[in-house]
Amino acid sequence: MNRLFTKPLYTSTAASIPKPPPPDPAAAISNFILSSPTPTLPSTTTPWTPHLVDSILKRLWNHGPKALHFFHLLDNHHRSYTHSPSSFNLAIDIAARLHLHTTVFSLLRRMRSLRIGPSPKTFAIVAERFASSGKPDKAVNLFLNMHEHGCHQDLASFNTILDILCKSKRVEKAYELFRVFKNRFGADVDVVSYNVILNGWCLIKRTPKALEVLKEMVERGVKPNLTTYNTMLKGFFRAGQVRQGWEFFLEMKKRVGVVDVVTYTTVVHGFGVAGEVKRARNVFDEMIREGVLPSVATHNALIQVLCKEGSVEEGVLVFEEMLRKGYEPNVTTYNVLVRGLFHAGEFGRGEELVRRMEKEGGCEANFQTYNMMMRYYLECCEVEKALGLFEKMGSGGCLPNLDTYNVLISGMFVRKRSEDMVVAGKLLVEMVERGFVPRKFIFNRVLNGLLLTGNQGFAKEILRAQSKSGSRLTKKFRL
DNA sequence: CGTCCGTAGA
Repeated sequence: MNRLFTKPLYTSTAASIPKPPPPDPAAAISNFILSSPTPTLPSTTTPWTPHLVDSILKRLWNHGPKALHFFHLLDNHHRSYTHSPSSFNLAIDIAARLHLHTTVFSLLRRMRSLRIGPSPKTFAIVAERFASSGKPDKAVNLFLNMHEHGCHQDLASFNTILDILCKSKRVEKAYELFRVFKNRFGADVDVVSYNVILNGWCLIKRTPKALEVLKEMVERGVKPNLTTYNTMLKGFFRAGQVRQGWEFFLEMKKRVGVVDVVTYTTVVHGFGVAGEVKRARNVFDEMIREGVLPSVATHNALIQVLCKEGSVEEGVLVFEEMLRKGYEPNVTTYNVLVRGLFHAGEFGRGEELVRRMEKEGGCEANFQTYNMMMRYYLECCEVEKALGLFEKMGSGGCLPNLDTYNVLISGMFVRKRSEDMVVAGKLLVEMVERGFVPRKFIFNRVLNGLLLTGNQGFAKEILRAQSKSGSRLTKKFRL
């Protein structure tokens, strides 16, 4: 017997009163919409509320065209209901993901005519879409023209656009914009603007450039804050500069005189990634001695370190310890520990922990949980188990994402069976229908598999899907 | 959705 399952998850075990699950109108309505062949609004007694509409849009996330139809029907035919700004933002996000630029701009105009936006958040969503689909210039232009859509440009929205560019690794572009606009706002750029740029350089592992930013801000009289230093610290570890990271940490304690839970968590995680379990543990102990209370994230970092470099049993001990101290583990805590258990080949214990997480831990499995478990099942040729999880995802609140499809399709090759090739093909067609853009080598693999197993007919269908997805066809597969 | 810590990263 292992200790994990001989103890209650929580010290206080309230008597569980069996309750019927509450009816979920969002689930019912989304299922209705998905099953109707033509766009229709259900006749429902449930009143439309922004919250309900938002939940439905989220459930229909992977069925973008249907989601947008629903949004438009409600917008056009219900005189008594007006969409909320948050529903508009969701619809705009969906349209942008499907590259429906005309729809995006008509939704922006509609928001304006209803005098409910667009807000800076709306612009952030559209800009983020542009940036992550390889169009950073369009993101910048959107920012430069946002006043034409009735949205005021200020320092906050400037910082947002910088951050969006940095997070999509367009740091050079962000830095360029930063240099041009640094003096253009009533208040000058501030510590946040500098922090965003500094973080950008760290994200692409260019710590010397990050240090230059730090120097520049001091020269310009912008005082770095703890976030600045924590960002720099993380940058060293991310770039694999463990020694510099450690020295920077010592400097922070000595010269800045203040470190916080984020600082310590960064170092614990940094040492973990570098494989330095002992030093990670030492830092964890040190923070407690210094009177800095570890957070759930700190524990998650330590558990991950132990599972990866030490043994999963040590991770379990820390998990139990945190329960004893009264921490509420979150889904990340469970995910790192479940990964540890699966990694150690303890599939049964991992599955049991997921069940407990959902039943007693108050956490829902998310796409990271599902994707990770499917990866391990497929690694062991447990194709049915992985497909079972995929089914469960589709029917629940956690939607398959691009990663899910990549994991599953790659996994269809482990058994080298002809029927698995067909499943891979179906998944590929499905992901294209849902607006994901599979990478070309995925198409090639599936096409190869189908041709080798004599499925020429299905291979043709895949090629049609490939041309629809906007991906260029591979010459050797022209049939 | 104005910046920093936890789910792998290439």
